[in-house]
Amino acid sequence: MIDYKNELNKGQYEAVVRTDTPLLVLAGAGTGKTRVITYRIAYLINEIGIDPERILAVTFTNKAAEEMKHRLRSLVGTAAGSVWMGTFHSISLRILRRDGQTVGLKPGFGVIDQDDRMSLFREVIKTLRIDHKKYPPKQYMNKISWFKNTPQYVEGQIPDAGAFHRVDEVFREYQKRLDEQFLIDFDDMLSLTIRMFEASEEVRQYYSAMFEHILVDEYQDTNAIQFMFLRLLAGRSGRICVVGDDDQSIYGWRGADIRNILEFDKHFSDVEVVKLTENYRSTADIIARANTLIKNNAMRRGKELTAHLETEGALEHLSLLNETSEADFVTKTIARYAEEGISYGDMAVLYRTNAQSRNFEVNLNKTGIPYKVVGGTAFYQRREIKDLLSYLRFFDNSFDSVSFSRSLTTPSRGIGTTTIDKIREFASKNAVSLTEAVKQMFSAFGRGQQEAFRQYITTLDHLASFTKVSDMVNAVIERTGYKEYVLANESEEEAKKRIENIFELYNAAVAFEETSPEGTLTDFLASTSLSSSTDETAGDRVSLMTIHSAKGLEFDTVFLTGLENGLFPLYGSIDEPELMEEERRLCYVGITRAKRNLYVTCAESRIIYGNRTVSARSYFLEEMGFEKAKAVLAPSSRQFSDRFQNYSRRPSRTQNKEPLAPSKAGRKVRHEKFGEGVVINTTGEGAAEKAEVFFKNAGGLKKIVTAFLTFVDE
DNA sequence: ATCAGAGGTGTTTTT
DNA sequence: CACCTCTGAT
Repeated sequence: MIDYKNELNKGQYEAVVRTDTPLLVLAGAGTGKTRVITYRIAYLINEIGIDPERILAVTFTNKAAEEMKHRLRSLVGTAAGSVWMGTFHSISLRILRRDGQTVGLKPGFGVIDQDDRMSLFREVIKTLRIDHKKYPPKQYMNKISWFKNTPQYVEGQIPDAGAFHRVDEVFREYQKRLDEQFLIDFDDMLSLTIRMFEASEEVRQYYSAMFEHILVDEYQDTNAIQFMFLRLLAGRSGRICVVGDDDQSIYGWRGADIRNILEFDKHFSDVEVVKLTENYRSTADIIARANTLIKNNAMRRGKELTAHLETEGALEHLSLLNETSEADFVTKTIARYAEEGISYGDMAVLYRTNAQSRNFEVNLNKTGIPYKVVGGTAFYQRREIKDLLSYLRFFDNSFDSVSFSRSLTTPSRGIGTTTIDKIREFASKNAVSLTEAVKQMFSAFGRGQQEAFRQYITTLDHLASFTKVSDMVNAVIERTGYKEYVLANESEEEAKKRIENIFELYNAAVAFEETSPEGTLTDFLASTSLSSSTDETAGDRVSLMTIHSAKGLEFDTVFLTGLENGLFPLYGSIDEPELMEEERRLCYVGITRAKRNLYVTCAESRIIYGNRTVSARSYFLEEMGFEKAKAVLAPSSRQFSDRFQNYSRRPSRTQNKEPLAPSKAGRKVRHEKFGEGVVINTTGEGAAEKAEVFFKNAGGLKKIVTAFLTFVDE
């Protein structure tokens, strides 16, 4: 039995039991948002008697869904498993799998992942003979992705020809190719679902009636069509409860519309609003900084956090000489806390851009502190994984030409792009599957290629004899000789890593079978396209991540780094009030991740795109009430200052050519392995500088990074 | 068909 | 700087 009154504070209780009208819960950071959602679901099931299958709970990430399920299980037991819980995308996908035929989807349609989608755009740009230098494929991808998230697109419009160079043609061609291959992309999941709801009142009614209660987490980061989705299901006065914090809206760049939360009461009728402002996570002084910072924003509903924990631990701001000393400081402090008994998993280093992770990695590596970079290349994006999955993808969908060509060419078997293009063309012209095309063209291939195709097709046919996904994965690993291929082509170290990942893929398939016993290969593949790197769990390691990735997380000790104008706030935001507010919210999110210790650092200079760049302290430091900090490792930058540029706007390329290093040609050098030699010439500069050296006793001419050479005095 | 090297380019954040 | 694509040589 759950004692709702005692286990929740007044506001939380109110948010849990108001189940009869649209409800907006404005939940500040650390005010027990997840608690409210899980208790509310428990309340709906246990006290109101709602069937768990009739509850829809939307989360921001897959990981958040998992965690919520986990917590819900401890409240309501196995019923937790029946609740519809997931991201907008995963829920839409589930709906489309069931009813997608109504909008013309083929039952076994596949999902194209980010990378393959990019390659598809590249191909399209090429066939349309658009100059990819002037008009990069990536821009088309972004624009079209953006467009697919607008209500206009959902209503059936296509991009306006005038909007961007030939964007309408690119859109048509891209969409045509997706359709031909029976694939949908990320954005289609939502837009097709909404189209389906709008096209078929019967289908809409079905789901609308099915979901008696809808809960949405992180509502401040929903976009226009996610709102449409909710409105179609909930109606104007439906049973919907959204939880969010306008001060933590940080995805405006992705189309999230902060008005969704600011104007919630306009969109729904008889809205109740509950504000949660009691913070149970952070100490009082951390909360104080967060409050003074966010006050500088104009676009907000307005609320102030009240701290429940007394001040203890550290709250410091440090100004470091450069990125290396910043990393040094962070590493040493982590080591100190570790000695004091704080576990690594309780510490996090946060930064604005992924590129900043490198310095921390280097330093932590040196010290042997275990860490985990959250948000690097996702597991399913790794080359070896994509290579192996491409066999399964093509096996699963014999129209998927991207996977066809990938699987056919790795490991290489004497069939290249020319041949593949011919097959594709044939398949497209005659509207047959690629396998069918190969069969019909078979006699036209040379003997070697025929043999290669025979082997390839046997491998695929072999897959048909399995029912379990893990067996298929295993068969691909064994039959393609992929491990041998890796061993032959990569360094020992690299090969080891890749092979480990390959085993991990098998494990993932086994895990998939456990969690979804009914799951098909199609489902498994779709789950791989949906999963992101932030979904992977950390273990007892220090977390390195962007502030965006840190959303929703908390740590005992947090390092908020790189507080410099141009970096955070990022250049380009500084002159745009709205963007500046989003940067400030991002900073607010960063601060409020910390429970006990918070270190806010900046560096006086750092290397950006290869140039050492001086930057001014972030505006946010003053806004947080950090006076100019004593410089740690006093700067001695004056002597270099003429080489520095100010980093408040994007560095330009032309101004910053460093003078070429004086020629080292002709000088005698020594290399640890190759012994003495003479420099012939050098290329590159700085750390990338290479020298062509003639070693008389070790095989003659070699190219060596100069860092590995020492001059020999004559 | 494959590879190494050169050259050009982009960089915020991600479901 | 690091990545990617194109190129030309093998």
